[in-house]
Amino acid sequence: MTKKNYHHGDLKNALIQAGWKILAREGVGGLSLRKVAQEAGVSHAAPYAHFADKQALIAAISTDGFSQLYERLSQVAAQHQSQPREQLIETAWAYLQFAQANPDRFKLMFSGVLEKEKDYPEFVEISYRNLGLIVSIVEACQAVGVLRPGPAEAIAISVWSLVHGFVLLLLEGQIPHTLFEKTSLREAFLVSLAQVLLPEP
Amino acid sequence: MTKKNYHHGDLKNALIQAGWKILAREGVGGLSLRKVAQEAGVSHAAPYAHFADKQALIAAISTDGFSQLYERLSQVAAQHQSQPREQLIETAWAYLQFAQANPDRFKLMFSGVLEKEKDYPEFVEISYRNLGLIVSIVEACQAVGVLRPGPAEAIAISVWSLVHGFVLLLLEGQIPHTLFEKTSLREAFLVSLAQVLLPEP
DNA sequence: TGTACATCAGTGAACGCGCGTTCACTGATGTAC
DNA sequence: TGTACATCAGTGAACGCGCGTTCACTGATGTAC
Repeated sequence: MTKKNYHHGDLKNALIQAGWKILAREGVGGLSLRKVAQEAGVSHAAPYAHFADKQALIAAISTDGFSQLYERLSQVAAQHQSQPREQLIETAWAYLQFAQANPDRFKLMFSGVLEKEKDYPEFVEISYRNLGLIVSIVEACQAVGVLRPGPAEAIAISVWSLVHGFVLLLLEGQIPHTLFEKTSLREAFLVSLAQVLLPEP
Repeated sequence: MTKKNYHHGDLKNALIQAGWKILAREGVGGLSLRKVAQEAGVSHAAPYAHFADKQALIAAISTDGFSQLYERLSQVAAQHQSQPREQLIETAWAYLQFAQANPDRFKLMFSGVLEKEKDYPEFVEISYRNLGLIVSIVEACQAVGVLRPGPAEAIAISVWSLVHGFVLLLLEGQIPHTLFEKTSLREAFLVSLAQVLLPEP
């Protein structure tokens, strides 16, 4: 990446990266076009060469977030391919860690900041790819009796809901600290997740 | 409620009510002090007689939201006191309906718009009261074998996570519509919730 | 009952700020000859 | 290889707007006598 004076070269991606930095530093509320441009070292009108408006920038940042999530989850899933129980548990744990690593990235992706999601087909596509990954893990778990039989997609929604809800409540400080006094976060998370799993034989 | 020219009488509550209207009409992003004041029919500086700043107003609105939620949930729970399974199911369903009735009320309560929650003890208190209600329902369910035995608070978090996550994914449009083509929303929700319940004898 | 006065709640003008977006421009790059 | 020119990406000034907050004020209310 050589710095050129006038033509940036890859401003589109640089703006997305700048977006993550702002998000980590100032949160969802601090994410403005002007700050993103400044963070990328460019005038505040420059983004308009690459994005129609602020919503389009946010769509690109969100979409990139879902790609990162998919990459991470599928990587962890691949590491536990022969043991569906561990695969489910570790993927869920990776989901939690992804959210904790940059809470506002997670909030941006899931908190409706992007208003007309349907206008951004890449966003919709990657978001479905994530669900597909969860469904396939659920199917593997069903095959070995770790999850109950039944429609995989519906059960995937159930498992995802539990994990997603736990992460969100955690991020918002709604889970009382007393719960973590006796046990670690991981143990508390596993107890929650275990409610949906069938007992080991 | 007689309208007085100058002294409003109960502006504090009127502002909270105005907040709900703005939230329903324009969403979390549209919630500004000035709009709330205008909606209440009062100059934009008037709220400062009752709230230190914007955050304090938001804290009051959020707290009121948790009160409404508690009132609704405890009412539904009371209607099913002798049947823990129905009590859990119907309370969870009421939670979903509460969110759907005014999605941005729900988002305001749970999406971290309120920044320093710990500064507002009433907020913290009512939010714990809600958790307490869930814990007591979980205990009733455990007593009759509808939920697995174990630490009630941890299992309450698990159940709440599932319900909360489902509601949020639903609100954000992350649950594919195909799921609701075959079944109603209620059925899909019950299938999800059932993953955590023990089968009927 | 009537008047004087302190208290309180709401007014309206003003402040400075950061925002998204537009526009005429300009510097850099790549291509045709 | 060197020059002319079209294209493209980024600049910087300007726009109007709504925001949170402050401040000197004023109208209404309640109390003391």
